[in-house]
Amino acid sequence: MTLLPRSTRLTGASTTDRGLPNATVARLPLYLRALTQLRATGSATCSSDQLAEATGVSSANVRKDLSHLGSHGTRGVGYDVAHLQAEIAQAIGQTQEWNVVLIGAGHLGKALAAYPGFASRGSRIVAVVDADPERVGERVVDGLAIESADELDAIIRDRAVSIAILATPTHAAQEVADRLVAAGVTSILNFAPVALRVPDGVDVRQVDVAAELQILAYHEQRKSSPREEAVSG
Amino acid sequence: MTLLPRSTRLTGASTTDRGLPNATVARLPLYLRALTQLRATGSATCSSDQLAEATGVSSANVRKDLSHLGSHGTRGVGYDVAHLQAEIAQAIGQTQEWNVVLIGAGHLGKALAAYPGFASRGSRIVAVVDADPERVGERVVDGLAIESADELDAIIRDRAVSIAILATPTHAAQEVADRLVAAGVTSILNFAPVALRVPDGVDVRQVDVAAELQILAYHEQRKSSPREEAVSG
DNA sequence: TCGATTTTGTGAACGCCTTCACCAGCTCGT
DNA sequence: ACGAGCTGGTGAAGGCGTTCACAAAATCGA
Repeated sequence: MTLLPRSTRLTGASTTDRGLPNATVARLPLYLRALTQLRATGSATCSSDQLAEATGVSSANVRKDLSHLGSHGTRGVGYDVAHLQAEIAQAIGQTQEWNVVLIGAGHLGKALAAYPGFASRGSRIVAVVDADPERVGERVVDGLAIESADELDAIIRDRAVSIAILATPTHAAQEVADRLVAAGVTSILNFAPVALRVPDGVDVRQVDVAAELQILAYHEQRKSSPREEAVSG
Repeated sequence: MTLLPRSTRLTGASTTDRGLPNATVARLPLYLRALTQLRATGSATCSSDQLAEATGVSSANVRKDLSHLGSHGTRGVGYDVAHLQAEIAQAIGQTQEWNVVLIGAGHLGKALAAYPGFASRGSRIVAVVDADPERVGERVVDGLAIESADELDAIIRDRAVSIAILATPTHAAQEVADRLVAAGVTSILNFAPVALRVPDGVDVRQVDVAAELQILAYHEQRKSSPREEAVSG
């Protein structure tokens, strides 16, 4: 069995108004990835079955998702790879690059700063910020040096940042989030294991690695003892 | 005549058989975290409202979740913090420590190896493995040195590992996953942006940071132009 | 003891999402 | 030209999860 990646959640509820269903939005990046690969292999068209195979989504679900885009494939043939890629890219805002500020230059922060996968998928980290003065000035990757947290507001405003990655220690996360929101950030990807409180209109997506392992552990436990249950302690 | 579902064995449907609802399982770690904090503050009991506040889940949802545990609170009073904590810990297998192997000692792998949050939440990384001989022997954290990928099978068997964290480059992920499964791993936390194909009985949870940013970008795009839509290109 | 207050537990309703089933439209071989 | 075989589009149905609304049960004060 393969578990659905229900790990991350949007705090705001009705994000669907007049737009795409949330579940569909969460899968569009997968399709885009698959299409990029297909294009590299030279395929001009692809079927919903192929996309299903490549992404782990059912083919019926693929068709339903793509139909929401108004993206019409051709019956008997499939989807035009290049066209569909462009269409999805536009739908999720990949036609522009999004400037992202990364807060917290610990182990995780540095790893994220060095991750090459962002650039190829529409996001550019334009600043890495840390509260520790010792770290300021340190170069984390070519063209990116750690800046002081004092300059957070200026960075966000001057560099047109609307998305932030939060990789601070847990105890600092809420305070930093408040500052980010005050400075104009409206989307936060939070790695700190804490439920951020943000105003309406700000989206938070949560990545909690330890929680993911705990969820896996639950299923492991059930696998090893499929019969034992409800034993009074 | 009805065709058998030949492709896409990623049915992922009935993960609930006789157990807790999937959505509930995904929230139990949040409750556990909140309870640990509450206990630190000295609270003996807590209400579903308090848990809701701390986790970002609605209080009705909290009560429904906890009722699935059979964990009975006391009306008019709330839940016994220590008791509930123990009950959730048992439900998700936190009474034992789970041995985890980490594959891939790049930036992300090292960051994960150094993350202190695992130990306090039931998982212990017992080995870090990398395919690059140059890295073998390097110490990533106290008591943990990088080992050769050749020893993967032996590590998994000798150290009773059933959970693996996959932090390899994308192109190596599927092959490593196959080896992990062959060696007995039945749960994989995958950071590589690819849909792993695994047999039934193996759980995969996916963490795709770039995809998370793309999802946020979608919503950002809608925020900035709430009126423009369906513009003919 | 009793009523006011708090808070849990839960059946019912609702909404979102997935899957099913099948029609429509395209290509290709003959 | 035409029938056979693919493949997308889509309404209907079903499943899962959340929210609602309220009864039941506990505490507390007088």
